[in-house]
Amino acid sequence: MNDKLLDIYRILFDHYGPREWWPAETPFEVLVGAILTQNTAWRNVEKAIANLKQLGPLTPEALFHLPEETLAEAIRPSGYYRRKGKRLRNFLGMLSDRFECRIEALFDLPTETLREELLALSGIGPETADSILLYAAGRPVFVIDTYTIRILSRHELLPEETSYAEAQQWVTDHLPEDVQLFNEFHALLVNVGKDFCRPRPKCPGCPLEGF
DNA sequence: GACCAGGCACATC
DNA sequence: GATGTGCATGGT
Repeated sequence: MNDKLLDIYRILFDHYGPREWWPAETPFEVLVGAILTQNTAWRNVEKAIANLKQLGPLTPEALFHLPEETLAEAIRPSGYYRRKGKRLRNFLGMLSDRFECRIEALFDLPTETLREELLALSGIGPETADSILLYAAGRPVFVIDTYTIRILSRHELLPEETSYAEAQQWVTDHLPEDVQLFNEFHALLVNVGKDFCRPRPKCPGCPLEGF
């Protein structure tokens, strides 16, 4: 256990309270959101998901049968819409071919296997896979993102250039394995990151700017 | 108008 | 293996 890491968790939880992540009605909606939110503000994803729901029930079957162009147009507000459309269809193809479009069947796989299956898909990297594992499948997997590394490095717990896998290993080694803790902690880090931990500190008017 | 957002794949060296 | 680039909309 690392006291400092747990202290950070407690401070953030006391400040923000429970985040109630992931905001979605079903595990499949979590999965769709996880792909759509890649490098994208959540509010834009909300519009995309609302558009999808407008077209019909948000189920793997329904989405799978949508024409590519219709799907892309619906998710347009979430950005990178052509790529993300392909990524969704790519996932849906796998789910259809091998799991009869049943997300529960896919989620029957053990955690490590499931993670590998997700990572094998083009368009699903480590953060998206782990978000799906934690927030859709309820597995005790800690999700790392740019905010996590930025915050932990600025608090001198990790070097700035720490990789995803290294950060995940370190955090996992220093926390009790607990789905609810992992769920809340990642959400809190994103929240405080959005509010305060910008990529570059702004120093308006600094005479040393550009030196 | 610049900067940023709940990343990822691919090209190139 | 590291580093750079394209993808795209929308808010501050």
